[in-house]
Amino acid sequence: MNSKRNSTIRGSSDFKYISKASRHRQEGGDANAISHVPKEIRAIFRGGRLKCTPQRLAVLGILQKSMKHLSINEVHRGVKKILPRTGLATIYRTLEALEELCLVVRVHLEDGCQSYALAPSGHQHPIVCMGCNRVVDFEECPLEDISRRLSRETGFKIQQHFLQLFGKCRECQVP
Amino acid sequence: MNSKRNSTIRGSSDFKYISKASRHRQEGGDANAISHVPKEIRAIFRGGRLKCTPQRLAVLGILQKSMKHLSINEVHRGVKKILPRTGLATIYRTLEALEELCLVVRVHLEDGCQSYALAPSGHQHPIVCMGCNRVVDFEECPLEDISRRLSRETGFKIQQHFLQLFGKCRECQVP
DNA sequence: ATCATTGCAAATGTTTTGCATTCGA
DNA sequence: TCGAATGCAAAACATTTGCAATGAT
Repeated sequence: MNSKRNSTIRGSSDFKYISKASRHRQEGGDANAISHVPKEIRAIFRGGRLKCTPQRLAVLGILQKSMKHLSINEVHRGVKKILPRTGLATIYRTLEALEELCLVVRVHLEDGCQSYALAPSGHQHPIVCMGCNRVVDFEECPLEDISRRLSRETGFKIQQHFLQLFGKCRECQVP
Repeated sequence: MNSKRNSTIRGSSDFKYISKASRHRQEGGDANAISHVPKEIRAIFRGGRLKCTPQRLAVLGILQKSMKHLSINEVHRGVKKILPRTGLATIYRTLEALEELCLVVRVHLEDGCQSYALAPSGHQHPIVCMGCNRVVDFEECPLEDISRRLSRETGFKIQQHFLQLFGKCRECQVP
């Protein structure tokens, strides 16, 4: 399982939550932007014994729609358009929860790692566009052989890796 | 230049600065721990038009001696043993300067990326021990072929990558 | 002697926490 | 209903900045 050539724009599946969004008398926002939560998502929350709240769905939705990584504050800004009374603390807690469920991942950039993106499904690695922050994933993992060999050579038991590519997407190449 | 099988403990070269360490009437510390600064180091500072100060050398020295990545505070603690009056702000500024000179690199971990380690020489990637934080580098870069291919497939012009392996070193495997 | 760098302290920014309230299950 | 999650405000922590003093060149 080393060469399944394939790359996908992250978040291409079809869950978009558009609904009532009430919690803590939230009103005034684009409150019709969370609905029909797909059963798989509910199941994932159930599995982690976490509640499926509008805030969490909103965060997920924001990240999904954007198809790029977003900073904590960008997520917050986005969520507030839907649920205006959402506090920053909730964003922190939510992101942490979603990370636990493996629904989102933290993105590591040159200048820090407080950005988040929708998690890729399966073992994938991201290519991040340095122009527009778009994230595309690829599945082929070139590290398995080398990990095995390095384990032998260095005595390390290699357990995981972190790989990310950076570049410019087609659109951003001619600005 | 793709398979030059070789892995080195980071910082194995032979510069250790042991000296007077004066600046801002620093006294009381282990002031004999910075000396004979190798000319290559001075040249690198010169090249970047940055001054070669005891604080900067101390930071470099700390990272070199430790052979593992250190948090900002660990670096600070270490530097203060030699130059007791060193402020935290200086550590921030110093690390930034050294990063600019490519003498140190920021290390990305699960829970953040505010750790620093001596920069590897040449194109290398680190293997980080999750037990003791030791860092070992390897030179073989498995990404060149795949980068080229992904460029073709995705339309991205891939310019750089970030790769880090995690595991347990021999000592930490049986704790 | 000059000017980058430092130490210090204050300002700013980021993340976490405590708790009363609310809502999902 | 009941406990997990939220909003809000305050606390804790991390980083940056301004400036006078210092020292590397």
